[in-house]
Parts: sequence; structure tokens; C-alpha cells
Amino acid sequence: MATIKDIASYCNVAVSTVSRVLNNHPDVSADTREKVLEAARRLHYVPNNSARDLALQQTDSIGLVVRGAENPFFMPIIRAVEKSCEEKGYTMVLHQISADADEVEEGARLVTSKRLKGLILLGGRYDYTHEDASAFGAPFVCCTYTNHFGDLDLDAYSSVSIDDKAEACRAVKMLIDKGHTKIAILLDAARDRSVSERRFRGYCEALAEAGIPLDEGLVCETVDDDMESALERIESLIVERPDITAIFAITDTLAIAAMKAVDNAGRSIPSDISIISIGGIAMSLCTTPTLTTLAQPQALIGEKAVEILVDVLEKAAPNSHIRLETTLRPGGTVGQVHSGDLA
Amino acid sequence: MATIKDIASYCNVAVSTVSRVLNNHPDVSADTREKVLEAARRLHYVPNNSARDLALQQTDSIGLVVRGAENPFFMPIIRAVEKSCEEKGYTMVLHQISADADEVEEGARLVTSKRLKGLILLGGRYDYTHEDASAFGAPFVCCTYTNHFGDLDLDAYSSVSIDDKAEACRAVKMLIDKGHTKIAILLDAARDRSVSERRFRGYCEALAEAGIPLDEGLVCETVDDDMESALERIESLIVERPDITAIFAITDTLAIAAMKAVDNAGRSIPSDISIISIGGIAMSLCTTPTLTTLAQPQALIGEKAVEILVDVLEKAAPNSHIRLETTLRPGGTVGQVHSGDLA
DNA sequence: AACGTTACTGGAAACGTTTCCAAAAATATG
DNA sequence: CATATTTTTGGAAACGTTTCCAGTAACGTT
Repeated sequence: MATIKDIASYCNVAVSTVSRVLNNHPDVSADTREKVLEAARRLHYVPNNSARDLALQQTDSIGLVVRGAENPFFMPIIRAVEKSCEEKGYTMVLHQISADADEVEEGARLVTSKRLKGLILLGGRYDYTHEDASAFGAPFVCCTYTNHFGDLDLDAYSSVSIDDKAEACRAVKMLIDKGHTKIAILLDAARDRSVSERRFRGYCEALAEAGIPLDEGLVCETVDDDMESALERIESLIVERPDITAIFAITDTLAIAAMKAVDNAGRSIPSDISIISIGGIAMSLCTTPTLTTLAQPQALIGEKAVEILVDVLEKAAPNSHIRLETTLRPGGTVGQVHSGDLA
Repeated sequence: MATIKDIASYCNVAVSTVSRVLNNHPDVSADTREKVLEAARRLHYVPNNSARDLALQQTDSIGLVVRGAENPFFMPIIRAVEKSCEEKGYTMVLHQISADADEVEEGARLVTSKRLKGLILLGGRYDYTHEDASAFGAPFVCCTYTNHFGDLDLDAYSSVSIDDKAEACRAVKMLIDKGHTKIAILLDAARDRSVSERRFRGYCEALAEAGIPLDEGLVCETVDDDMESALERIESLIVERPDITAIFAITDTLAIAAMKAVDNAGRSIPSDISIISIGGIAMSLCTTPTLTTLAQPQALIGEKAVEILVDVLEKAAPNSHIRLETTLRPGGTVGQVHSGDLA
């Protein structure tokens, strides 16, 4: 493995000169530059990142902390993050955390132990503070809607996300427009300060606008990272509340579990029960009937997250918050409310 | 950020002593050890990996190269790999490659540029050579069945996998036992030298044993990383060959696409067409009917892969090949062949 | 021709570890 | 108690970069 020193002695120049060439520093003559590059090629020089990082007191690693990565929804995002990192010369370090882990604590540990330059958070909260930001000790981007909250420290970090509340509201309204009033909502994990909570708010808003009172019995919380338990939980909801005519699932995964649960209960979709969700995973194209979902631009989320982070890192750009939109992917799971239920 | 030097001056000992304590070297007295550890705690010492790696001329990174990571099947494996790496003090570096990329080339590039200590391959070929192994420049474990081929260099690398051929044979036999003879097979990507090919061989073997001739018209190759095109491809198969009564899909994802295709064609499962696959993804519990599949021990694959690799790395253990078994997850997609089709 | 610029280059220190070797201290042996 | 042995410690070099500072060379300007 050739080193800079090897190149230097090979070319009869100083180590510092070689380093300058390799880093495209301006103060070096054209012919020595050529000579050095030629030698580097000839000797198959590969830079030693450890040494570089040590000298520069840095790393080229960006951490991707994801909660609930078994959710297929995240995979395209992870892929996009990795690809974008690669393109910009960074290394993505993936770290999955369990549902009940504290992402700030884990993230902070990661940043110091792996000397990460920045962090991207998937599936975390929406309300980080300056305190959290300084706990991390590195800039971070969270992929959860964070804007428009008066009490948040929006300049402490960046975010890339859809407007969870608005999109949820949109989804539920589509059900209401079809005449549904008994609309259940499927939430994952703790509702508190998460995507779950924002979408729940959207659900509430849509109901409120339509003058439908919130029925706590229609609110169903499950644990997302376990399909079986989710299924169980939804099944009992459907049995307990036979008056349900529609379900809004906050993720495709939950929607798919719900479809199964509905089927298990001997009801059919969409004639008995309509289902809509937010997500856009590939698998939802293959349910029967095809799942009606508000599809998020998954790859774009990943790309934008890296873009923002790198700007903050390299250009000292201010933190920013990007809002993306979903696109309705019409399927066959939403129908007019059954006439018998209207009575 | 406290360094070893800080600890040394704080304790009035030499830098080398501190290093020894931190690395659990034996030659250090109990009380200095205690004193140093106390100081380390007090000063919030975090080791600098770059420096460590530089001195040791190594990295603690293990590369996970995965082809087709959009397949939800891989996610639990990825997670297990990350977890195991963490536990053993390594960092997993995930790298996704496209369907047509050469994993040896990509892997080799990765090993030098990121100075990886070892490699784990997901979704690659089954027939690596000594040449490939030395191209990598680091030990590697592939998660594809590799054993029992006379012409392979089995001591050049390790593997962890189910016996693809045997398991495929088992699956197809289950269909044959139900009276099916017109059994289609769904393969992803290029059949050549991949999991796909091994499972195809199992399919052939089962047919041969039952005296059923291979019908090339029942062999359907798709591209796995695109649900839509897979769906399309399978739909036309079903239309072209209305005599099909059963489908063996080599992955759950393909099976789910097939279920949709069958439904689109107005046929029903399992009364018209039976489906079985190899996989075990969580989502397959939520299809209607529930997918009958031979479930792989996903987490175990990841754990074992890391275990083997670390043994090779740390204890210079010889390369080894681990075979795991699937467990039948009975669903509702396999039924007796329809009497009308028996004629 | 002397000088001041500018363009380029080399030397050396620094980054935070590990590890070899030698020295010092502690302990055992006669 | 002197010596031999073992245990524990310190000093210094090394890992491969980057970068600051000083120095040389080339060049134009008066």
C-alpha cells in the first residue's frame, strides 16, 4: 500500500508538496503536479483515511439513526441517504435503535464514539430543543415534521418531511367525503411527540371540520415493529366496534395489517370497511384490493436530508426545514359508505 | 475532548501506562489501573478511533454489501449484522449495489477506500474463487449457499445460508404432493450463479423425481427490485398459460406480486392456483390468504455471518460454511389441485 | 544591479494512539 | 545482604496525513 512518502521519494519532492497536489491546493507548479499525479497512479496510491481524519480532526461519517427500520417504508430512504453520502464523499453509518430508545442519548453516544460529523434522524420526535442539539454535538436533520410550533428551537436543527398533520387531515377528509363518519385511526407506538401524534392531530382536525366528535374508542395504538401484535390489536378493535366503516392507518404497514384483520373478521374491503394510509411502500401495490395511500417521495426525503446536512457542514449554511408533498396513489380500498350504515 | 495525554498528566503517569490500562494489558499494577480508570471516567475520555486505527494500521469496519436491499427480506438480516457488529466492537458499513453491479469489483473498491477489515455479501453469487477472494483483499462471508460444488474454492471464504436447492425442492414437492403438475416458477433477475439458479435447480429436481418434465414455458424471470414490472410479467404468464395450477416463488416478494397477479386475472387462491415461496418476511403474515412460505431464520443469518467473520479476523479461524434450515410457515395459499384440472 | 514581489517548495510539528525497549522498582532466591 | 528475577513503569518512535512557517527560486520593476 503506497503512501504519500513513497510518492514523495519516488518523485524527489517533499511530502508536503505531494499532499498539496493530492488536495488540489493552488500553490504548486503544473509540472510537479503532473509528475506527482503520475506517480500516484503508478504506485496505486490509496489515501489512508485514518491518518487523514486524525490530522484533520474529523471524520467523513454521517450517522443515520433510525427507529423502526423493519418498516419497509424506511428502506428507500436509507438507500437514498447512502447514495447521496457516497456522491458527496461521506460515509453513511447506519444505526438502528429500538422503539423505546432515546434517540438523543443514542445519537450523542454515536457522535462521540464514532466521531460523526452530522446526524440524520428517522422515526424520531418532532420537537428537539437547543439542548438536544448541543447534546448531539453535531448538526442534525430530522425527517419528521417540525415546523409551525411556536415553542420549538427551529434554528437548532434542520428537518425534511411531509406535513404530517395536513396530509393526515387530507386522507381522513377523503373518507369523510365518501360519507364515512365512524373512522378509526391506527397509530403506532407512543402517540407522544412523534409522527404518530402529528397525524393524530390531522385526524382530529378533519373530524372537527366535519363536525364529527372524536370517539376515543376508535383510536387504536399498536406497536409497529411487530406485525403479529399489530394484527391482533386491530382484530379486537374491529370486533369491539362493528360500527366502524373506515380506517385511517398512519402507515402502509399498519394498513396492510388492517386489511388482514378486516378479512379475518369476515368483512370485506371496501364494501364494508374502507382503508386509507400514508406511506407509499412498493408492497402496497400488491395488496388486494390495491391500497389507497398518500405516497411520500421516499428517495427525495433521503436526498434532501443529506443535501441540507452537507450544506450546514461545509458551507455553514443555516438550518432549514423542507416540506415535501405526498401524491395520492389511488387504489381500491376506499369506497362510498355502505347505505345500511348511513341510517 | 479528553485524550490519553490528559489522563496521563492528570494521574502523573506515562502515556504508555494509560494506554495499557485502557487496553486491558496485564502488566500494570492494580492501583495505577484503578487510578487511571477513575481519571478516564472523570475526564469523560472517549477514545479517538482515527488515531487508534492509524497506530494499529487497521479499521474496525466491516462492510455489508447488499444487492437488492429494497427487498424487505434483507432488513432483519441487516439489523442483525449491525447489532452483532456493535456487540463485538465493529462498525458496520452498509453498501447497497444495483442489480447489475459486480459485487467483487464494488467490494474490492470499498475495502481499500474504506479500509474495511472484512466483508459480508448479501444477494450475491454462490461461486466465488480464490481469485475473487484475493481481489477483495479481506476475508468475506457470503450469505448464499455455496457448498457441495466440486469446482469451488471453499476455503477461500465463508458462507452462511440455507440450502437453496434442497429447500426449493422441498417447497415444490409440497405442491406436487397436493396433486399439482403444472407448476410455474418465479425467479428474480438473472438466473445465473445466484440464489435464483440454486432454487431453480431444486425446482427441477423435484419435478424430475416426480417424473414431471420441465416445461420452459412455466419458468418466469422477473426483476426483483421493481414490483410493478414483476407484477406485469407474472400477469402475462398467467394469461399465456391458463393451465397453471401452482406457483413456486423463490421469494416472498415475488409471491405477493403473484397473488396480486392471480387476483387481477380473476382467478382465486388457492382454489384455482396455489402459491408457495421461500422467505419469511413479516408482511407475508398479512396477505389474504396468508402466504405459505418456508421461513428463513433471518436474524440468525446475520448473527452467524458476523460471528464467522470475526473468528476469521481475530482468531485466524479457517473459513467455514454454515447451513441453516427453514421452517414451514403454513398459510392458506396451498391447496389440493382442483379436480377439473386433473383430467 | 539591486530590490520587492510572487510562485513554489521543503522542513517540521502536530493529530492521538500503540508498542518496543530500556529503566526502575519490587520481589524472590541463595 | 547481594544478586537474580519478575513486575511495573517511562521514553520515544511510529502510523500517514495536513499545515504552518520559512526559505529558495524566478520574475518583474525601478
